[in-house]
Amino acid sequence: MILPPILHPMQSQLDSSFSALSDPTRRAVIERLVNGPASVSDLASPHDMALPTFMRHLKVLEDSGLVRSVKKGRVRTCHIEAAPLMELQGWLEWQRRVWDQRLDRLTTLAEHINRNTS
Amino acid sequence: MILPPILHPMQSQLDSSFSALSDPTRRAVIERLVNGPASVSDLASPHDMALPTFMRHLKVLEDSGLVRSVKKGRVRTCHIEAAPLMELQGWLEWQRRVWDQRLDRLTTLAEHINRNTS
DNA sequence: AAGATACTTAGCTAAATAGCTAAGTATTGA
DNA sequence: TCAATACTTAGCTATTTAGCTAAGTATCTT
Repeated sequence: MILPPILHPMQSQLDSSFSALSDPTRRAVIERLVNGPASVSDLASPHDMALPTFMRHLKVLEDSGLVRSVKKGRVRTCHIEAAPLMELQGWLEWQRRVWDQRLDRLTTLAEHINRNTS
Repeated sequence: MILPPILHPMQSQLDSSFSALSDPTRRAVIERLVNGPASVSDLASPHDMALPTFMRHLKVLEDSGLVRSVKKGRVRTCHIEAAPLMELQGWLEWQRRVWDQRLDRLTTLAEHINRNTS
């Protein structure tokens, strides 16, 4: 039997991770940060929107735990936090496993029927 | 070099898939459906909300392409569509790869420095 | 010391989302 | 045929979200 990964306690962690990644601007930030840390201005520059608007996206990412940041002087440097991304992968992997297991059962069932009718 | 999976054309597919899964009710529906098809009432019964409210969640899942359904008589039967889930897995896997690759580079760099300073 | 840089805060608007109730339609079972 | 079942539609409300501008604070740089 396949059990869920960790999961039940921190339900809301998945909520906010999925939610944070549902926006293309925020996914672009993640895609950038997997290559290494970057400042707010660096992250913002490719995006055609007012800075406060962009900062809001960044805040969503930080609130979700996907991104952390430290401020030194006047520059805030952001980096990725791997754990929440791995939790997402875990959930999806769990679904795929259950799904695959079911397909296996169906295949086995079909073979049984084939044997008993042909 | 690691390239993104398909991606650029169907950006909005990722948007709506992530968005659909950001709600615990909707994730519970997916968790149920990986075990096999189910009717609307079956899916709704564990959830303490008005039926129209639940149907709305189901519509979000269908609009995102994660779930499909067919109506026969008065019963609508829902089932999972694997492709969008795999696209999500693909995106996450891509990020993980780039991230891992970067860690490798950092490790290699650290070894170089070690060799040249000790 | 003054100006430029890099955020940060405050506050507004429009649109989307999640929830509800009430009432309607189409099938099925008695 | 009539009642129950299984959705379905319509319409309302409250909250959240994404976007903006304007103005503020804290650090550099010269």
